[in-house]
Amino acid sequence: MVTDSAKPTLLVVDGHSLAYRAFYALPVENFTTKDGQHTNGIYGFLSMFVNLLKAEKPTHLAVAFDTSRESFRTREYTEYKANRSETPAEFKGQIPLLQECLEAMGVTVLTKPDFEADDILATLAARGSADGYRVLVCSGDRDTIQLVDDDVTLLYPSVQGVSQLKRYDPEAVVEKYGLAPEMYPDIAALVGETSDNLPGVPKVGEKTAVKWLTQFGSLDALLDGADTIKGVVGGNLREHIEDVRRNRRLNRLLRDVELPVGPDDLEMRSLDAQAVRDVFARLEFRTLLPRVFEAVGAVDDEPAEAATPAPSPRELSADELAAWAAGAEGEVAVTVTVLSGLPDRVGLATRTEAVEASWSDELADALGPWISSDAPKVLADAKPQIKALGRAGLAVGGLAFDVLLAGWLQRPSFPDRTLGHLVERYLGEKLPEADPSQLVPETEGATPAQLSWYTLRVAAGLREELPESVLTVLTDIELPSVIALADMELAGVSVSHEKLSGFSGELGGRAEKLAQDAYAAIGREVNLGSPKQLQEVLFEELQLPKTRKTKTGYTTDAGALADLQEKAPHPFVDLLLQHREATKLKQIIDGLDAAIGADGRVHTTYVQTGSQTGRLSSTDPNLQNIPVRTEESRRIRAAFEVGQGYDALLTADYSQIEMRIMAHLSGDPGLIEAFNTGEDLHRFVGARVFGVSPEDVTPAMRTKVKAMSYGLVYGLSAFGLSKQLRIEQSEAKSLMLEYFARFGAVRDYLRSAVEQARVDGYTETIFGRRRPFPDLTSPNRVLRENAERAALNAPIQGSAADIMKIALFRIHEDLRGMGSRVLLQIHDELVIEVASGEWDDVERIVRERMGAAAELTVPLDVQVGRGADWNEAAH
DNA sequence: CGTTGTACGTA
DNA sequence: CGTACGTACAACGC
Repeated sequence: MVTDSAKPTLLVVDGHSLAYRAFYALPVENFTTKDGQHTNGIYGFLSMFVNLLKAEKPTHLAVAFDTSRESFRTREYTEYKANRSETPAEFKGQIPLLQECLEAMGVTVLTKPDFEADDILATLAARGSADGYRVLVCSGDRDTIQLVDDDVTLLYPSVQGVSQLKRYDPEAVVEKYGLAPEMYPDIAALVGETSDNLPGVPKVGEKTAVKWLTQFGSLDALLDGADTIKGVVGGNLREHIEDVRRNRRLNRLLRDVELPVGPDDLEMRSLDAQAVRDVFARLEFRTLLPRVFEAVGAVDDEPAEAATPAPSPRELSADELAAWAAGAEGEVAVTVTVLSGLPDRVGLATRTEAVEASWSDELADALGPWISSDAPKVLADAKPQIKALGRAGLAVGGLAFDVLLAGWLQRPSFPDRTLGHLVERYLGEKLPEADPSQLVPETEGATPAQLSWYTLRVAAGLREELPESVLTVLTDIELPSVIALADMELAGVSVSHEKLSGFSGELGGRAEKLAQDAYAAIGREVNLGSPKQLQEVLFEELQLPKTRKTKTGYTTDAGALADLQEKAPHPFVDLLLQHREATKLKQIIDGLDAAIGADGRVHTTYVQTGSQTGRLSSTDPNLQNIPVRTEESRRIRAAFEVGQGYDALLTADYSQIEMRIMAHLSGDPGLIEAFNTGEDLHRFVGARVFGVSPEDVTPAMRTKVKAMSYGLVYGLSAFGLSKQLRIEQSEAKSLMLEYFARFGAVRDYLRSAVEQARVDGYTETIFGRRRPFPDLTSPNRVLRENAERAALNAPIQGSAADIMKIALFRIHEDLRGMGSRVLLQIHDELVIEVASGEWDDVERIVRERMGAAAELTVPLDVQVGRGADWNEAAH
């Protein structure tokens, strides 16, 4: 007898169903090419497919696809699969590309009009086992269970996704369903299949179906004996006998479809290496390439870059390392590991060598000059390393590249900002990582020298891929900013614990009193911080009118509660609002207080890759959202004080920078004139829109045009404007019409900006920073319109961010050698700690650098304030 | 204990 | 049905 292992193995795959699962399993934002082509289905399928090839080593191979939604089944029963929503265009478009990949890999792709992919699978499986093959069927459709027999094994994706395939041989099917594989369609016919829109017998599930079939021996016997079954289910069965027969007809896979090929024709062909490289390059697949070559046992004769193993790092003494660095040619990658804020080990690498040493005072002395020199250095996440070196007394010069910043500029929406990810993406290799869960890890992590070596190679890949304009943003804006941000984080800002704790106690007392009053108003205690409990009180017990819906009920947010106060006043609502305000403020204060370090200062971390537009974000704590709007909240800002040994805080902010950028980008003559006359912007615009002279613009008119102007930057609609201003939609509409009648170029610009982004697939700031927008062509209206608003905002917000960064690092450079230092950046505002006797110089530098950070068609206006604390300085 | 949803602070 | 963020808390699911 022929053993299984001696048999040739035929693998047949349902390409459609598996790619479809991958499409939903993988986040599209991670799988979109720079042209906006979605690739998640292709990637997921191929990834699973190469694993399958590697594990099963088939000798013969085919992948089948459906040709369309229509088949002989839909003709027999028009409702078949009629409940399925339209196949997303983003998925459909991936199928031809996937087929192209498979053809390039030497895999036979089969389709047959009027039949489903599973019928092709069934036919090949039947012929294969007849011809003496061991057959593997891989499909995401449960109906293929009927194909399983001693020669045919089904590989079925588990719920976790396509990466995990469960094996069904006859024993596994019996174990799972209690019946032999050939009887599975009988179960399915009785139970029904919602995904195919085939209703079964009501109240009959798998358990009952199996019981009946075991009892009667076959479906026909069961249907003949339906009269003998008692109870409601028996009645149901008798009423639905025709449905069951229909289901059984439809779920039978055809094993005699006429095909142009038989199993013997499906021998694996050798892949077309160049074709695979070409199509993968188009799809921007990197890691997949070596995996494909490996899986089919081919050799990539033209490897993009030989996957050299990391060189074993040479351990050097302090002097040797310094000498090595000084003698190194070209760029050197640097990795400083940090322990308790200080350098621990240093690893350096060129393309051919990797060396490292432990940190010591000797090393600091020996390496210091090279570190601060202009010798070009490449890092991965430079800022924390620069900070550690800074604490050790070393300044860093020659920062030439940071792979994490470059990766962010290349793809700002991608969440994974690690070297490991870049190594996979650009080198197709795996960064050796120690398992942090193990005390004694089984695998060694990469040493600092090896990390540097990877960093350097990743940098080369990124440089190749980054468009010129984006490289300029990296070099001319982001990298110089790193140095400034590192110093700002090290400096921190002095915050008064005394002021905060006093205020916190005050607010705590007030909140407690408000809570008690609120409980008294409704006669019971509730958790005022629980939206769920509040909903019970407001809408059930107090029977107040329902507010806007949320996923979990009705909103209790401040806006809705204010509406409620007008429509149906209740003392509880007002107390709740006041309580919210007091607790929110207290919470901010306590958080801030807890963040005060031993030096009496708060050190935030700026996340340079923290936004998709180019802005910074601030964490631990976030110092970019310290309250300012109310009188009370400004007491928090008053706790941010000038530090010991300094004279004053200086605040400098850009006034209306986004509207100025709008004027610049749109070239609107009216808006440009507004900024050049020096008249208050909203007064000027109000005068034009309402056809009055500037002095006759009422506060109400000013509020309206101000909301409109800012709304434009965010893609506001008439609906949103009416809501914000609490005016009729018709009035909002006519306001917009009037506005655009006077400032038409603004509308033209906004329209063309979105249109251009649709064509290019991305937006660009004045300085060339890009943000991709694949969803602008989505057939899904919600997705598309969200993308349109974001695309309209991105160049404006992004250009403002660029301008502020340029001003920031230039000011930081100008202050070198002086005592004064930049402390905070809040998007359009800087806070600077001014040393004794330096006020005039600092003010001059700040005004000059901020004013000249960009050459726009309108001036950049800078407001400067001075004070002993942040609140004072803001005026 | 980690994730999700709501609410709210800033530009 | 207005962009971009981070944080706190409650509730839920494991």
